Amino acid sequence: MAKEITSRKDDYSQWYNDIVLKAGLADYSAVRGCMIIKPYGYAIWEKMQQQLDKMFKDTGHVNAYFPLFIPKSFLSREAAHVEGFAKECAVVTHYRLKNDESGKGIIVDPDAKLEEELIIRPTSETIIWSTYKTWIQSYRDLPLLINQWANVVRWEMRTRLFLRTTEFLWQEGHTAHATQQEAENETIQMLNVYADFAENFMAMPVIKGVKTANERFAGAVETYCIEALMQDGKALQAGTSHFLGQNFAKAFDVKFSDKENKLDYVWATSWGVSTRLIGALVMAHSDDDGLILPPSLAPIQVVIIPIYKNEEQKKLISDKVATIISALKALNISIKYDDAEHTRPGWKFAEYEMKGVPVRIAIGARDIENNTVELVRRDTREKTNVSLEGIDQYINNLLEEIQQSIFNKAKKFQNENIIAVNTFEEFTEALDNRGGFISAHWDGSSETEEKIKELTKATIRCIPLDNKQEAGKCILTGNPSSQRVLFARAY
RNA sequence: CGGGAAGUGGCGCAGGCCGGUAGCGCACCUGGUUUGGGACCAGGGGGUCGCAGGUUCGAAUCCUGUCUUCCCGACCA
Repeated sequence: MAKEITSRKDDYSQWYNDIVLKAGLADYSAVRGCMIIKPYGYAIWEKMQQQLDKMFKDTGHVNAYFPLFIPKSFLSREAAHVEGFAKECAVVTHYRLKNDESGKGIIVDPDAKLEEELIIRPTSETIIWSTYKTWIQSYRDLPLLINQWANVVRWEMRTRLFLRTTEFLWQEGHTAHATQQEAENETIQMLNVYADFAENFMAMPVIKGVKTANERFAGAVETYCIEALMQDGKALQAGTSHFLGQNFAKAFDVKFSDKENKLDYVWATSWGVSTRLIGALVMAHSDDDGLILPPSLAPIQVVIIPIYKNEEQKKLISDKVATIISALKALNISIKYDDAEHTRPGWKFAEYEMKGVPVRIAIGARDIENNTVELVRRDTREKTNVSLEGIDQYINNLLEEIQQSIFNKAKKFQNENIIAVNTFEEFTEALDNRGGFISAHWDGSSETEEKIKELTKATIRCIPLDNKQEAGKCILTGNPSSQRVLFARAY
């Protein structure tokens, strides 16, 4: 009816947009490439934030906040960094408006030009490192382990809801360490935190790996990432953790005295995930009827829908529901009892399916008689009649089972879509016919990587961390290679 | 920035070629019957047709310009 969703198979982009819009996650905004995150979408982000923040704190990090504006000169301090971000920065040049003298509305006051333009942060390395310079003098000030929750702006040419918006919300961790080893450990630790979050909370399997030089973060020595596979066979970079070496310390002159009173530059890392994860969640699990949310991130885990013919029945049902709700709340399960009068049961069923609520309970006069409820799980649509006796524990177990089951399904999909090929023909055929991750030999040169990208639009997503060493020949050049890397077309 | 499509009540669209009182579905309001998979009947309210010019007695429709959005590419988390 009014809310048909385009089929996944017909037009994946349209299908994705439909779900994002119809599940009430976001809306287009009046500003180019920007997005309005609606309450339901934001509730998912809050669940993500809450969990990630806990994981960051458990690994010794604290939160702080740095300014949105970056003096233009800061950006030019680290050469590779400018190179990477210069072409997508929004710039503030004036600080005042005034009424146009000819009465044509409001204009930028030409007299209010800034001495030095301000960049709206595309990421905060520069402003943070200019601050760290004043905070760090001694090894006693290290390690400095700070995270910030913020918005950033990148003026991308093409945008997509959640996956690439002009402004987006994210967290960025910026740490400073006394030794290279410690900074490298931090980089890997945070990569593992992200992978843990993706797999155990988003129920989305990921591949941990390291980026090639081409795909590396601007200013990093090494970029680690988690890569996920979407249902259309394209890859999505879901999070990154960078070992920055001493690049930023040198650019911003951040030195410390060690125990022997020797001066050295500090070692740095940065790592981040963004609201893109919400897009990943949609593309990893949804079906043609809407979202499928893993219970750990679902703002509503259980929805209860009453079915009644009159006020008397409604009262009986509501009383019964009250006992279910208090039992579930005791187990920290989030519940919504939707007894709204203006929509009918069938409408509500469809609505909560679209919103991806993991478990739905329907309760009517029939159930009151039998002391049961009708229970439907969103992921498999399986419908069962469950006794009210011990229902709290039953649902608690079911939520865990759904979480696991969604992950298993995605994992199975990922496994089925990682294939090894040995020739360029097999490579292009696999790309065109099925997509997915393609494991292939590559000679290690940037030129070859570029050439393959040009020919096929596939990029090297990563060199998996647990990669086994194996002699082979590059699929393009035939040059010797010591290991396979993962290629894919990506978002 | 190149290629494609589209801007008409809150949402989705038709009308446009061939100019002549702005229409449909959903949503909304009122009353009633309904309620275990997106209810039904009756009545009702709401639109200067993206914007600006032009042609014409008359423009949603034709012409010119312009803005915006979506999709595909280059760029990217």
